[in-house]
Amino acid sequence: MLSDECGEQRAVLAIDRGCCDLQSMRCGLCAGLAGEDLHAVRAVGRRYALRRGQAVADVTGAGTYCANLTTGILQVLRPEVDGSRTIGLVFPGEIIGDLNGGRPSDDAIVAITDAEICIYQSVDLERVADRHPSVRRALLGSAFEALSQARRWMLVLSRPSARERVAAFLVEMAGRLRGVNADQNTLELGLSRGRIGDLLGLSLETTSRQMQALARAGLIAFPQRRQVRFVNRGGLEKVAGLAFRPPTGAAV
Amino acid sequence: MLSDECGEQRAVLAIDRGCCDLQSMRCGLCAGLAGEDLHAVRAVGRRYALRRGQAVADVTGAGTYCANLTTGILQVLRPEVDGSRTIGLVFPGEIIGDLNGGRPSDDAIVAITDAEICIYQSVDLERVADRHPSVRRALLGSAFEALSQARRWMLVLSRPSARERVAAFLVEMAGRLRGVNADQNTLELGLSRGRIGDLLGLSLETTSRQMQALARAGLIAFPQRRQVRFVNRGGLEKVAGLAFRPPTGAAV
DNA sequence: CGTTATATTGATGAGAATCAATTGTGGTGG
DNA sequence: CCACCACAATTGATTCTCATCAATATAACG
Repeated sequence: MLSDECGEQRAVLAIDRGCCDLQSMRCGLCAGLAGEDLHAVRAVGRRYALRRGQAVADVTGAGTYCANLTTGILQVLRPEVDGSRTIGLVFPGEIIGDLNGGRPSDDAIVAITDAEICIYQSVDLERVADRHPSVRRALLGSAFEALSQARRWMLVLSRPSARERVAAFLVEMAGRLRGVNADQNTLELGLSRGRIGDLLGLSLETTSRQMQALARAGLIAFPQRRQVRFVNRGGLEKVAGLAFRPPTGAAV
Repeated sequence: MLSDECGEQRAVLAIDRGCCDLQSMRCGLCAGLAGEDLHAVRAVGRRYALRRGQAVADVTGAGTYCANLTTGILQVLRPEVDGSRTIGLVFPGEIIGDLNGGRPSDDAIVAITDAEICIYQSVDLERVADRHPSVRRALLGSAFEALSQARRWMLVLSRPSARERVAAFLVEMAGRLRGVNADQNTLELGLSRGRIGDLLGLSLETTSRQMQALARAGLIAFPQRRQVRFVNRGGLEKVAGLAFRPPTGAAV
């Protein structure tokens, strides 16, 4: 039996034919496009709403797809011998799926908050990219961005101590959610302690203890159980051991 | 004072004007190109030989560049308060640098074995990509490939125990070096135990001990200190806790 | 052959995993 | 509305792993 975070399979909500419109928030792909190019991309995409716990596969159907997260957070779940493990997160603006039709993975991608994604059939997007050079340019930009974020995650994960890893995780989350939330200092985690532990290679108890310790040290607070309020962000970054860098990616 | 791996600054060897020729091994970028497109890319690239310990910055000069590793292995070094730490590796076919002229990082990229790279000025490559759509397509493919490798690396790093991390590291190295070495079962690490520990978030002693333990278990052997011979690859993968996947990238 | 850096090995203590119990939280149905 | 239930989170006690300090061994190199 799966936990609540994986098991909820609710009705699919298609809210829009076509990707981001001009008024609404733009996804990472559309953000860099305009005019004719934007129109072409919009034409082949569909915007879907995911409810917390719903898997992306539920809305993609068969065939290779490529999607772009507009709002919310997703988690990547890898099945393992003893249940599934959270191995990654997806933040707004990031691309999931594959353009090249690489071997499909058996990872599940599940919303940990309500979310909106723009979904494209890979072949459609390929075709548009062939006719509109700036579309491929935008895709390339997204890929480089995702790459630099993945590499920043690697820094978090290679921190030696649990304290540093947890602090770095929170700093990284805060950086990625910049502008997503109204309150810049409060963060909706959505993840259970156990899932955070999965991500960081820690046990759920250690994760909890370290978060409590950071709270006792006055660096963060928990308005609710899965909410974090940053009280002393500078101090947190110091504990994390990461020299602070602007969230948009540095070179390799 | 830097260690030998960072400090050696030897003479720059430019071996070729133009990137990969038709006979020699192709870099990841050129590999997917032909005819006119290939010619255009070659025209703006230069191939350089790096000696072990030499930094890429030594050959790029000022300005944003983008490079493609042909042979050898590079390491990405991040300066920290107490010396520099190895935070990533670069394998043949992978791209380093940035196309978009993102904020430059202060990471150093240093050869850990003798290596060959094709270097492009970002502006030159941009220009070629504008005129040759398949060049941008190739770039996009490389970026996606790099992305999927970075994500596999995250799996290695999030392994909970030192034993698993070391084993996963070796499996991953073996997968990435497929076809690079003549002997498929022997791997030239190039990295010291300390550098491996940096990568994995372990101390050098623990790294050494775990490798010795794997050797005692009959899974690997050390023909030389920095060489690994895979004796029982299946067993190693089992210890690593990673279901084996083909090295070319799965979807996100 | 001596020098230097890397690797291995040992002993010890700190920190994390694990096992176990308790407390909080949200949801459901009486 | 409240009692109850299932699950998440916290907290404690213990065991085990890993980091650290320290010493020795083994290369690599001039």
